[in-house]
Amino acid sequence: MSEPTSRAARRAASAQRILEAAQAEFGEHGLEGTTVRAVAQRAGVDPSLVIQHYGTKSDLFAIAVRLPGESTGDDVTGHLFDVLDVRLSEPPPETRALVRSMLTAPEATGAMRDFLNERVANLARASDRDDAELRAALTVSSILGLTVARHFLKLDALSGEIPAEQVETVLRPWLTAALGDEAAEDVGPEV
Amino acid sequence: MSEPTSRAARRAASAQRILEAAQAEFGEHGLEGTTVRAVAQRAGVDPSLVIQHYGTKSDLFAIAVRLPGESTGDDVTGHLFDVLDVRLSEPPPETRALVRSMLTAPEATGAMRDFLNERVANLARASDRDDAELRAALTVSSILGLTVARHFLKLDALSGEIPAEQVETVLRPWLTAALGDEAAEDVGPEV
DNA sequence: ATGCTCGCTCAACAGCTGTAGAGTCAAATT
DNA sequence: AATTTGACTCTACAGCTGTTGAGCGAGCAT
Repeated sequence: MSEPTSRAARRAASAQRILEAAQAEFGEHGLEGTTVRAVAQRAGVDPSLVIQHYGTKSDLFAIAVRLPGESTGDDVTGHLFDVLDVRLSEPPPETRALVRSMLTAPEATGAMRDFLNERVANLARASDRDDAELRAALTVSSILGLTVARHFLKLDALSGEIPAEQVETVLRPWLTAALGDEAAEDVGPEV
Repeated sequence: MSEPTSRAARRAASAQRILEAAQAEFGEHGLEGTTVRAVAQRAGVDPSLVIQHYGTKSDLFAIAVRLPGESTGDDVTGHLFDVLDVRLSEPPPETRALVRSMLTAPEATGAMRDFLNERVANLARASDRDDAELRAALTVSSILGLTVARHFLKLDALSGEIPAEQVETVLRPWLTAALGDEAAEDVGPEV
């Protein structure tokens, strides 16, 4: 069932398996901690094939985290940061890969900064307070911290056992408060 | 002025220079991104001397971030997380080194988790709400996110230009709110 | 059936890594 | 003054890294 015999199809399937393996490895060990050989092995493939497909390890990383990719609306862009529609579920592989490397890989740091800056700007635009930008930044950075603490550091108090609903009922009004109360209703589910 | 001629003194001075170089390098590039040779060069010393002094690269890291070190009261323990007395100044070298590696180096991840778990527990103890632990965790993770966003990602809205006081006046009441209002007065500057 | 195409593996490389051991030379001890 | 100590550097090595180029063998066109 899993053997498309067309040549092009098999090649595409290989590329896909490699990409998924890369996302998983990057998500677990970061850019520097991930080895081309490890990606290849996980994909059941020769290391050099990885290079032949994606050029360079850092090219592969850029693709794996969809680095310069414009926002489709619910890609990386849409997940971690549906700001007031905070998702507490496990982040998708690209997001994991990006967040995992954001403190050590310059390209990931830059991408994360750009992305968060944009989110802050969007969020600030919904309010007309003069400290709107600062408040938006606090909101966004809180969500970042929550994501890191829950899904990467796995703090006890935020771990899997805790139902997402409980977290949300506490979190949501608190985050809305961060924006200044009068902005609370202006911000719909689509931020 | 900077040449103590005693043998033991010179050795101690070397060790200190190496340690500081290590903290700086770890703080900039993380555990994996830092090379023993780079530390040595920064300290103006031969690479093997680094090993002779501190054993292994990962031993050096543990010492540089004061890994198992009991809390002196305002070490790593005291800085990043004076929870309601949030410091917005540049974190000290050990803290930078620890935070920088927390997503990629397992030992740093574990240390960070332990440390944050303890902080959450302490903070939760100050309240008697039944969701106290959850609220404490949200507070702590927010501060983590703020630190990362400001000092590591350098978000525009949180960058150096913004006076710390302004951030604090917005941040502090918001964080106290996270703990549930009635806990607000219970928590003094010493958490 | 034959020749070409091309997705893939094999083998190899140069560079960098952490780390060990021998050697060196000034300070301490006698 | 002669000897010992020990802080330091030099040299080296084995392992792993990303990446390349040659070769193989199965799918394709003829």
